[in-house]
Amino acid sequence: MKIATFNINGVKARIEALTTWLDEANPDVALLQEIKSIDENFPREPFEDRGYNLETHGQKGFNGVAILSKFPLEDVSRGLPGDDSDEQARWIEATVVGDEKAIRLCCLYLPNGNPAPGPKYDYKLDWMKRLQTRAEALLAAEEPAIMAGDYNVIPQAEDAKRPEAWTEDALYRPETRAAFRRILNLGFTEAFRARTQGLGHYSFWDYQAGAWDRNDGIRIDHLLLTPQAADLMQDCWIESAVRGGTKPSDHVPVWIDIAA
DNA sequence: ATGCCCGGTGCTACCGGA
Repeated sequence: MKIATFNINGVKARIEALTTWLDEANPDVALLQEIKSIDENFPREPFEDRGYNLETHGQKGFNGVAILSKFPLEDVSRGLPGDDSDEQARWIEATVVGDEKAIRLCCLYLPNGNPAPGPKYDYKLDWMKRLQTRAEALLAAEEPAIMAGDYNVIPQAEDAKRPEAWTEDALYRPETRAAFRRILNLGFTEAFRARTQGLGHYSFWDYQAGAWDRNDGIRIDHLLLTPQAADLMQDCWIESAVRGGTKPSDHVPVWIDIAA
């Protein structure tokens, strides 16, 4: 089963690029972030026509997450637990039933947090605490589970072309990276770095200042696997060529192939 | 060079993104 996470930066603006990608790459499951649409206005037809089941969790104007799946989706849950007052649509999870295994899939859009310090950064760190609580519950279940999406976290210096430019940024501040490591260290496998080391591997390039042309990127889209999911992993890769397409998102898909 | 571009809102300029 091939699963991709992809921050699409607006579903309505990305219909053409997204459907072209689906037709060429043919993911079994796509975890989408930043749909920027309420559920009622989500353009379902292009996806349902291609055989995808579709579950959305959107809001007006910003944020929003969705799951596309050619396999059945069960037990869908919307919103990250831990704060009933949180109105931001950044979390949806469901169980995908494969031919051999069922996997719990969590699609997340972690807050940006800039400017830092400040209330937006406090919200980011609070959200990461709630994420850790959900992560602990997933581990306790001892089942295959994947938490994937736009983490808005640059884990290490090698995950940025110019790490020195990010030292004060909410994506790279020490507290951000420590919170990410605390979750990882519970026992998750970060899928991409389990297979590929070294410099120059990014998942986001700013629209400004020719960042793509200079490969001035950062790696902020991640898949975290429970041990039971890590045992099923066959491969993980970043589809960076999508960034050079027509009217692209500023992020690209990150893929996992899993025996399920 | 946190300005450079982009999407959404809703109407033309601003917010949020990263």
